[in-house]
Amino acid sequence: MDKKHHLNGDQLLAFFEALANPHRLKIISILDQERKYVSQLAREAEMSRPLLYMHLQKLEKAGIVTNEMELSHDGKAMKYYELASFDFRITPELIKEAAKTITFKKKEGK
Amino acid sequence: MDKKHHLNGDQLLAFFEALANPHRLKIISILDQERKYVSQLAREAEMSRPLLYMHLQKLEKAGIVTNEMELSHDGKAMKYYELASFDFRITPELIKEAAKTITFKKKEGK
DNA sequence: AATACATGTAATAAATTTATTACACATGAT
DNA sequence: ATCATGTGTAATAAATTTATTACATGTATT
Repeated sequence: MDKKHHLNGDQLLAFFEALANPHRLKIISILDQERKYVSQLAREAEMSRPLLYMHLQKLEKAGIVTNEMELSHDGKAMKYYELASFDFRITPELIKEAAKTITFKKKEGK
Repeated sequence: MDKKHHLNGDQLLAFFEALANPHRLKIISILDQERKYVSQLAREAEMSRPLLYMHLQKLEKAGIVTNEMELSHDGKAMKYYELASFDFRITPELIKEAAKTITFKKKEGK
């Protein structure tokens, strides 16, 4: 996810939507240091797991985080989330270009 | 509005919130060409004026557009909106920095 | 005076997002 | 067996955002 791969309109929109929430920005800032498993992240971000899941899914669909399941030393299933690297320049030109390929659809396939 | 003036958390959040809507991205792409007055913009963006006002206010609060009132040659009041220039690099580091100054508040003072 | 534009906003409805509650299951330690 | 920890999700409620409807005002033209 870097600026060579230019996003289409819907992808850019998903990116902005994912960033348009204070809790998700906080999640990003926590994950910037190191990957975390869900329960751990829930504690640090001070929110319930169900709510955290919802936020993580938005971030994931936008390509901002990824996850991998692992087994801990004692056999527990651990779901780790980590930050994807990204670096976008947001300019009017970028938005104008992306706007061409936005599909105005009702929200369900999200 | 350029990257030398680093935004605080709330400002960055307002920026993302303003961009997290397909109609507002379209408005931006229309204004990128030249300034428009409200009724004109409403026709081009294919939306009602009341709705357009709502979108414009979000964009304005985020510093993405500005407006100026003028009198047309025939004496009508015309409210023109134009795009502010902006150029931000969105990276995990930027978000991490901004997250420090986000105030988690209920939405009313918007 | 009626028509055609323009601005502006209040009240309401509809849709979406955000948040909570209550569950389910599994493993390891006490 | 019970507790503490982990995962996962369905159902619901609350809050916010988005959209519509119905108005108000004003100027210039027909």
